Amino acid sequence: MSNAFVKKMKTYTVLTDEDIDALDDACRNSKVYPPRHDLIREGDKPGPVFVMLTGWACRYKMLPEGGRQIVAFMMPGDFCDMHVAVLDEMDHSIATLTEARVASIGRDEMEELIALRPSITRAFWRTQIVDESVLRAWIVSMGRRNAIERVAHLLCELFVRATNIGMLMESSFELPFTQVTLADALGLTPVHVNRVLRELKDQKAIALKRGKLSIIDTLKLANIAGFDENYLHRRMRKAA
Amino acid sequence: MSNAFVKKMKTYTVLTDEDIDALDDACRNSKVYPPRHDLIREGDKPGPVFVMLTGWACRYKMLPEGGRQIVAFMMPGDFCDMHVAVLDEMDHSIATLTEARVASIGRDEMEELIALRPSITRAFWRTQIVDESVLRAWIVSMGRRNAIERVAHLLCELFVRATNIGMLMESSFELPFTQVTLADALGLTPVHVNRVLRELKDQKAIALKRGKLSIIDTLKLANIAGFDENYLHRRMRKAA
DNA sequence: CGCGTTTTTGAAGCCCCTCAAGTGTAGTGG
DNA sequence: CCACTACACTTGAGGGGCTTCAAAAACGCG
Repeated sequence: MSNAFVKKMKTYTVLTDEDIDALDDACRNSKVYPPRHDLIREGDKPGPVFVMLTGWACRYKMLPEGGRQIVAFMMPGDFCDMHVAVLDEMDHSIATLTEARVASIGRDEMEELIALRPSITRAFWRTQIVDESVLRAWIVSMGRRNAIERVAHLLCELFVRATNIGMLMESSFELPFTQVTLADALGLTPVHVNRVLRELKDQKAIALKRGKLSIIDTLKLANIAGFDENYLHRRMRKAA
Repeated sequence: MSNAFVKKMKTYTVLTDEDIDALDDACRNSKVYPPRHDLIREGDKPGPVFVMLTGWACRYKMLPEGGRQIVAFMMPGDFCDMHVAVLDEMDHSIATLTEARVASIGRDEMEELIALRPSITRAFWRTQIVDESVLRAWIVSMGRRNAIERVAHLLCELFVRATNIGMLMESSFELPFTQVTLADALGLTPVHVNRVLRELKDQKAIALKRGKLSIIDTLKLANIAGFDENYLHRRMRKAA
């Protein structure tokens, strides 16, 4: 029973038992953090690479006036860029959203992994490219989709990502975000997020209560979102 | 007199004469493309790495309904990700906006550069991280800034980037975008971009005509934008 | 139960969009 | 030198999607 990190890497490339052991071992140094805990803050000097093992986190930026914009969600298996260390300081913050177990991998150990294990390196590249792809998809959402499409698109994205790491139980998964959190990610107000979620529930596309999201009608949700089913799938094919 | 690519790499790291020659040589295979020419399209298999030598280009995604969202501008010195080749297909398209000279570097040659020249590798990492940082900044703009702030922020970004590669002449540089192009990047309508540009002109923050942008009042523009002067600068410090 | 947080609902208003027409500005050919 | 065309820019009027402000209801937890 390997951890979420290993599970995710396996979806990106073929790993030998030794690779798996190496990844497992790299996560030996993990810790549980409470909700709303900043792992690293904008302006800080980049430290170790963080790997999510359980729980949710997000990358975000604060605005001078006090607003917050979330720029990415992190779920089990996700980790932050390998190369941030070449920068003097972080351009954004990372915080837990729920209680979360997070592993810290030292820079040197990370570089050893990369140097010695080509399959792992390749999987790292893939995750980096996919993460970038998600950033671009968010820009498209913010720029060209209205509120209901935007919410639907985010839920589709999270649904696919949850599926990929085996978080899914009968079209449902734990999504313990407040509506304020969703609003911070979507560039909307919490009030409007509330109304849009109601609309999606009324249309019987989703059900959402007690932090558990159920996708009732996948096709309907994807249609509303204008979600390209392939956009994350395509990148899921394994490379030899 | 080195090309824009070399000039940009120099702002990221210290390069030996040999490094510079290697970069110069890598760009030997270049070609001039007309405006609105797709260099690569969403769905295509990734090919060589493109390097902008002159002119402007953009990354963009099309929506089912026909809308276009530009997700990044590329100016001389910019190039596309080193690692896209690990993907089966592009998640976005790249097109010239003006006539542009673009070099194509083969995958094998790229990997040779990376394998043999640590300084160049490091500079590549930095550009990658900075590009990602810009993506995040765009998300913040789209999510939390109104139209005038958003336009101002984009102009600030382009101003800083133009400065870094020496495109600046007395606070002015060539920015031959149509207002439709700006709208496609900002998630606004061309009509509204027009009104906002007028407002910025009326406030004597900028002047813009015949494809030439002049920043009249840097501070005023940055204030309107809520532009963090450090956000790109910080990454500009050279590493030994 | 009592308290803080989150969700829900309502009413009013503004920012930006939509639609539509008119005004440059280049480039072409007579 | 002026028609003619194509394209980009400009301006106006009206409407709608989302915000803002405010308060009540529901939830979760000691």
